[in-house]
Amino acid sequence: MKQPLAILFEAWTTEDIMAGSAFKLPKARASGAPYFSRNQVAAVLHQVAVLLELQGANVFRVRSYQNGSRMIGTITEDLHELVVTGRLFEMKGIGKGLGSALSQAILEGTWPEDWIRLHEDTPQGMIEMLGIPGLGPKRIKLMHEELGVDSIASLKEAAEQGRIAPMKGFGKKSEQRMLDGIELLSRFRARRRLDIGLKYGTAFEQRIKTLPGVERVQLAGSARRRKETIGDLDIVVGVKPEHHDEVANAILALQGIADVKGAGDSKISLILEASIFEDGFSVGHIDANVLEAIGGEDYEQLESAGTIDAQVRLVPPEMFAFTLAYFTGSKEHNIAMRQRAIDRGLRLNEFGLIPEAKAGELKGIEAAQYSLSAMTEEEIYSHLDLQWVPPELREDTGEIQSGSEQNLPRLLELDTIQGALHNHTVVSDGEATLEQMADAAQSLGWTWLGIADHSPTLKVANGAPADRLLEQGQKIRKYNQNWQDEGVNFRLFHGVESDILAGGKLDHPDEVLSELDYVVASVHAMTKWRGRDESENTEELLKVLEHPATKVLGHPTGRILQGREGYEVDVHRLIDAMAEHIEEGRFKSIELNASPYRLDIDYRLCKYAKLMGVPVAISPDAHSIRGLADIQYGVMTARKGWLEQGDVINSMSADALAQQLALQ
DNA sequence: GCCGTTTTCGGCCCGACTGTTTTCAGTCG
Repeated sequence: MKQPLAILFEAWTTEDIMAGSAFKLPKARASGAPYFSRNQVAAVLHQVAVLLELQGANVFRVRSYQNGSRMIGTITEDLHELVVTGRLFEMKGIGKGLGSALSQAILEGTWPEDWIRLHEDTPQGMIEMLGIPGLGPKRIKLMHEELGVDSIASLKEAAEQGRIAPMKGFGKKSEQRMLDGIELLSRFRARRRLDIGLKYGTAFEQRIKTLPGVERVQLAGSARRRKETIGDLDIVVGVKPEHHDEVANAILALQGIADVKGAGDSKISLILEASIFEDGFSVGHIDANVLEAIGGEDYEQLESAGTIDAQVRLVPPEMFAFTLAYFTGSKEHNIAMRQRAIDRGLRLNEFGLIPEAKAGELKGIEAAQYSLSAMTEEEIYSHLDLQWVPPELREDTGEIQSGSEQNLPRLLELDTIQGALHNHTVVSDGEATLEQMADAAQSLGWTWLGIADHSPTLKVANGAPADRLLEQGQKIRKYNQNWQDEGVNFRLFHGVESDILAGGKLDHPDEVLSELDYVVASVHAMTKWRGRDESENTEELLKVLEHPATKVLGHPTGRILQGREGYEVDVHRLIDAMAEHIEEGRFKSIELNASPYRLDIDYRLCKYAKLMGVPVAISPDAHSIRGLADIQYGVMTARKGWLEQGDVINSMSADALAQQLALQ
């Protein structure tokens, strides 16, 4: 039997890969083997899976490519080395076909002929059509063949002319649904950011909680798993059968429901709108840089006019834990859990955990009368010989293995946070003064705070010239002295968020940098960086890491969620390089930008940083007092990335951090 | 396309819902 290699972080899903990016095969690195990075290989496998689906390929063949993509994205070892040693073929999910294709790509820089043809032959518009709700690969393929439909625009035209309905297997209703779907796609973004999703989710949860007859209620789904974006909200409600109808009706009458899409016996489908919030809807201050990427001045208006879908499941209290676990997902975690149940002669579904022998021919809810009992998720996991898995980790990236060894991490907790390094004041583009930021940090219970205002090159963010920066430093030293004299357990660190200039240079001369505690080096000239390929960008960042003053690599990929993709960069290589610097006695850390608009680095990369021993710096990147609270989204994402207290700089004491920052 | 110590062929998680059907395929989570 093949030994699965330890799984580190989740591969990209279709929705991640499809978020605005074109399907193309990356061109080989000029520098020689390995010709492609792990991310590139994982992305290509996923693209091929989607393209195969659109070609009507065998669904299990498609799944093999998807699994392959996940595997490549989740290995701990260097992909190049796996290829060279031939150990790639020992990976579960990689056989002769995928193994030799990938070896060729890595060693020779060429993709298989049929993958190239797939990319050439599939119109980009067919991939975009997958985003239309209710439309999948089979019917897209059929419409392409029969009607020549190859884009959303041509689909719209065909539907309006009534050419869809007469086709076999289609009808008037599906034609109309496609038109509605296209309309929906153009009006709303399909997913909402985590902060927005949680806002709606908790508001809705609170409203349901107060209804008479409701015994238990909990937000499930991707919001509970703290994914960076949320498709729709899943809410599980425990209610005795005799109160079912009364509760269902009360939910339908709640404030904030824009529309009811369907209401069956066990499931209610709703669309929520911003009127669900007692105090109205506001997004607060947004960094100018970010605002531009997400729609500019109109953004708040658009966001507050947006809606979010919600599915409510009403179940008897004794099924609540099973339904909660089931609808928390992820799909991949559930599949693995069900397989584990099958191995033990059990059937796991949203109704229960049922011994196969007793269930026999009975299906679904009928069989649930024979279920093992579990009032909590802990009991369900325990029935399957597993430690309870925190929802954030349920992505099938090794949590079941760890849970079976009673070896899950003790995830980072918000109340262990002592401070954060990357924050702004009025010296550049922040709204608050140094004093106000320090006060706010202390009232959060923090014992230190880092101030890193923008550097001069970043004109749009009012980047501070050297004299203004050094003046800030004098103030900081004075305050630190005062706190020390008064016995107050708080101190400020003085840094700068330096732009990264051509050739991987920092934006201040060394004599200025030597006056500071640290540099957060960040990319801002996005046009230039996005215009270059992965290896050029990576080389430049490797250079900036070599400067002894660089202590934190700021928002490492530059992505803005729902706004723009980041520039291409091989973050694994950056983390590897940081690990080497650390080994040689220097201090380097990689930022997890906690702004819910960024969440950069991605949780999938946190686990890799942890493995390589590179500390993660969770940064609210606060531009106001209120912005400091964004640390919570950073902690959520860090937890999702398997991080523990010892893996982040934010739980260090000021003294311990000062010691690290002083390393040259 | 991948997998296997009951298998190298015949499987590959499970159920709900929808719209098209007259017993089922496609899509979704």
